[in-house]
Amino acid sequence: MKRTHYCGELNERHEGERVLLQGWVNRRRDLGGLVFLDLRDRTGLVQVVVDPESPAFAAADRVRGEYVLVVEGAVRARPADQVNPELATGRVEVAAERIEVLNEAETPPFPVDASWRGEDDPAERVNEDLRLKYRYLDLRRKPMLDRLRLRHAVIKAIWDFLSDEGFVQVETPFLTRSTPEGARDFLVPSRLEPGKFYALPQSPQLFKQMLMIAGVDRYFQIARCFRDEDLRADRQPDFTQLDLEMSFVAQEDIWEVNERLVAHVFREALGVELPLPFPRMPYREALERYGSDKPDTRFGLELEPADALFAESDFNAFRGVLEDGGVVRGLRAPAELSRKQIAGLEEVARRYGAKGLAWVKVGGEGLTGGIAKFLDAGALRAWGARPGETVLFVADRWNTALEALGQVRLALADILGVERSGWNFLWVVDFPLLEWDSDLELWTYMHHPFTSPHPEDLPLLETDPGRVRAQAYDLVLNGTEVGGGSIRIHRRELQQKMFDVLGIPHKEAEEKFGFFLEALRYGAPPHGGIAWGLDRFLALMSGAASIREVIPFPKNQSGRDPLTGAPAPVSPEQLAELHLKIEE
RNA sequence: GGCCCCGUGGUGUAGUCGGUUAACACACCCGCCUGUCACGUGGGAGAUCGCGGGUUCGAGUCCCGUCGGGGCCGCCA
Repeated sequence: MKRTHYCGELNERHEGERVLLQGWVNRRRDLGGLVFLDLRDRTGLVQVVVDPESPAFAAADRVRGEYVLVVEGAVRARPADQVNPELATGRVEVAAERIEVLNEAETPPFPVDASWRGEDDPAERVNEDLRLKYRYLDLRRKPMLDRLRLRHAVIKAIWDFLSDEGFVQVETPFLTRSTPEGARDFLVPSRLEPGKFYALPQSPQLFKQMLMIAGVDRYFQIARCFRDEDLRADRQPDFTQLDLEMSFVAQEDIWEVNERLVAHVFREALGVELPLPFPRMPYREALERYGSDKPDTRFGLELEPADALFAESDFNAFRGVLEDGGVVRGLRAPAELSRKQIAGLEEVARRYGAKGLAWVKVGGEGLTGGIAKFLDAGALRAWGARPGETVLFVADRWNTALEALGQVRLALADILGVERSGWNFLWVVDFPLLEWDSDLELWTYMHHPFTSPHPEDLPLLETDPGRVRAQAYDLVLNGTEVGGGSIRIHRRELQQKMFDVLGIPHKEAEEKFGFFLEALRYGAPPHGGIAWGLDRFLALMSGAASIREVIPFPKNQSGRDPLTGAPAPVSPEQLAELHLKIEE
């Protein structure tokens, strides 16, 4: 006889039915003559009762937590005073007539049962490396299973929506060619060609562009990507993107499809309706108002220009910055901050490149503390400061000042306990095409070298490259970048010009991207697309603190997998076959 | 490469100013218990305090080093 029901679906409608359940023992309560077992499968728990007279009693007596059982018996209503309202199946129980132990189990190194009873889960506080080492046990916990299912629901919603919109899913290779731009590649040595290497893709970028040249027109892929860089709470060496690309489109077309896709995903997976369209905010505005190219717009505390306050002041540090072409920006904290809090915020500012954090408290009478003696109370009042506020200032180069103060803004929101709820999506648009690399002393791309400049700004490419806007955009959710894309260059001449501006010699471009430059010769259509960081997306959707919580088998911060022990040494024979020698 | 935080039974923690046998909760094992559902109750086992060195009459505690874990900066087109 096969399983007739899942544990969690039983209710009073099944009363009197004979059922066969299979699952794990979540919890065992032995009352001496009477044994209760909470049987668990992926749907939930149901209480199994074993009477001493039952033929199942001997088995129930030896059963322990996490044993795997077959339970056969009859569903019966619990007496009114024995109903457990905390349990979905709490109005019924299964009177066991037969219990078969399919497997025994050792006691897990950390508890996996609590979350299934809807209780505070002690496993949430267990050392994460231990959870990763026994991930198959960790994944038995309900919140982990819920996140696996959320991931499934989101990916299904993506497939459904994009299929209906005419997108074709295409798989691109894992073993490909190293393109030494951007992140460090993971390399795979070639056995057949000594000294040569495959690289794992950092993204399917060039393949999806070639699919556009092939005429696929609309492509998507749930694509695994690989980058050999240091890890973070929101970064793994292998991670998943939703990658998509469209032909004969402008930026707005891509935004529009993606907005509807996001809305569909939220509706299907979370039951949340998102208002469309998402706001669109130019990069410069995002920096000026929020000090970030991924602003958290769920709260105010916006930054404000404060150059005029210091242009004539005796505060030499700031006036000097202004005279050197820098800027001063201010942030009004609607509270009287303590010295300790200000010191903490200053540390944040310094970590992000500011020389310091100037501050002043606005009282009913006048200004106190910090740089009060350099400022005029009337002028500060006219600037917008209000009594009771602590005003914070940073002076530096434009982007340093804004980014540092933007980080101070986020830290301040934490200090003030600012309410941050909801789903604030927005498009950050009009990114600069290039940024100046002061170390290498040349212009470098901000997105990637295949990003199309804004047509209006093309003439600036040779005269004032820093002012050229790109047709590039990021999708931002609650202060996190969850996607980024661009309209690509589809004409070979312009692509060549980009390499020139970037200082990449023809020969080098030919070596690295020759195959792609050649593809551009054969009628490449205008095209563009986007890639979502699917793991970050899921982490935000599920309220997880790190993307490791939404990845079934992640690496720890050292890039190790405590479960498999990867990376691990290999045999000398394997090395020899690959023509590799390890340097001690 | 850099900054910060954390390593004590299986798990989570306590351990004061360096001082006797390292404490508590949960989990685990055994006994008792027929309506529990975080069952109850009685008993038991279980830690050389990540590792190495130093200071000291004496180190979980102080110092140095090292290893491991986490957060961040750099880096991540």
